[in-house]
Amino acid sequence: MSHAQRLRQRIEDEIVSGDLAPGSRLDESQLAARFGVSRTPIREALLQLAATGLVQTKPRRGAIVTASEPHLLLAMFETMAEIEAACGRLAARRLAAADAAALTAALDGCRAALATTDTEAYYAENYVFHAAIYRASHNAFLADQALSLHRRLAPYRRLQLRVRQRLPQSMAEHEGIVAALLAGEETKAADALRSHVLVQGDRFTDLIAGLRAPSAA
Amino acid sequence: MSHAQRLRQRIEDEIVSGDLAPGSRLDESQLAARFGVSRTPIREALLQLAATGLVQTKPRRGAIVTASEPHLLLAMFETMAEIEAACGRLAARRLAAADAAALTAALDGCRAALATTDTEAYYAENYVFHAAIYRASHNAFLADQALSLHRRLAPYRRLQLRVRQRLPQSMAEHEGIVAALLAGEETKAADALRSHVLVQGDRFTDLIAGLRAPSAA
DNA sequence: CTTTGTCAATCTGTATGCATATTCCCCTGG
DNA sequence: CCAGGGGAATATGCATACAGATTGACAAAG
Repeated sequence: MSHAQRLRQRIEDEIVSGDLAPGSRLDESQLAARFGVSRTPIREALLQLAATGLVQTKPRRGAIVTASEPHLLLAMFETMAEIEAACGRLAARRLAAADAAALTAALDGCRAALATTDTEAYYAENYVFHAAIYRASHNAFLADQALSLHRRLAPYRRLQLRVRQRLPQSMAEHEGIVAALLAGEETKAADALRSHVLVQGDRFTDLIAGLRAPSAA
Repeated sequence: MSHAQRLRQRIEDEIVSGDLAPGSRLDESQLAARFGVSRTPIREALLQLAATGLVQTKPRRGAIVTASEPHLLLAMFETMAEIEAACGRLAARRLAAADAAALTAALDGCRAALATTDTEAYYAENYVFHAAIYRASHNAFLADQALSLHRRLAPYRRLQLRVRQRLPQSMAEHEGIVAALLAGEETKAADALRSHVLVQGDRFTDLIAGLRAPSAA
């Protein structure tokens, strides 16, 4: 793999993990010095990230980590909900034995993480769970789109850690989703997934709005 | 706007319009000479196109216009169907007067184009019609995703020109979709849009498969 | 004291140069 | 006549150089 691709992954990871917060300036020379390469591969990495929406570039004014407005964030979560619902619909129709096994395993992982009350661990397992659903759709393109959007929303997921009592509810919803998938109930699975993601979106946008308003005042 | 951005649009247009066929090699030096710039902005344009999936790059082996396998093409159309269904669901719920006007106007445009039996004109109006639905979802992000995927599938839409008797059927489906949207029937609108796009996907993949098999033999 | 204009420093965008990997062709051997 | 290997040509990927734009500060005027 080329330097540019490696750098793209590393920078993307730093954004997704929250090391680079939304709104951060991404100075090309600075990044080049930090990674020990010239500006060229850095530029190429940033351009690719810009194409996926993770960073924004203004002409002659460099790149920043995309800081989405609350209303756009809500739109992104709504889109995520619809895409996940679509994955659920297709997964319920096409579920293979291997998919069922992966889903129940992921569910067990969530349950175990919930028991430890380790929030970070739960979100790691949550990622595995949702990725399993994407894969179970047996539509590689849709699964890619879902994963990509999931990653793009990741910087804001960290904020959810502050919401109380969301985890047990999330777990219960997961159980319902898996039950519908295993039963092959397309509509039920789709609806359950849609509302599962939508409620997250609502909480997030509430949080964001609440965080922004005071700082603006 | 920078050279790279202009070039990205121009190259994208040439791909979408079919001037650059799927599978075509995109030689950096050649493109640089053709557009009268150095290789750098060409590279940046190609990288951005690669990030959106319109072109594919292999390390040290340059870029080609993405030539999707039939099964991936089917997956893309299936995804398009689900995304359009989601747009329809939201549009039916949120339809404003301006949206309704835009939809009926687009419908009239399709009808007029159909009457002239000008296939290209119909597809232009078809684009306007679908874009109106995307916008009516009142979700800017989802609408962007839909438009982006629509463009990505455009190179293959041209092939549909060969399918007979698709236009009148498409028109009838459009009428049904608008009726459901105006009536605010979410599920009906979503289902109508999903099958409207899915049948296109089926036809396309049939075509592709039919075109590929003889050439491979 | 505030505001505006100018200048300097800095950073982006593009061009060019160079090293290396790949590919294609030709030559040699069987 | 065909297959395999080696070398040259070519194209990519990265580094460096340069021009133009933006930003920030500082000074001067109101």
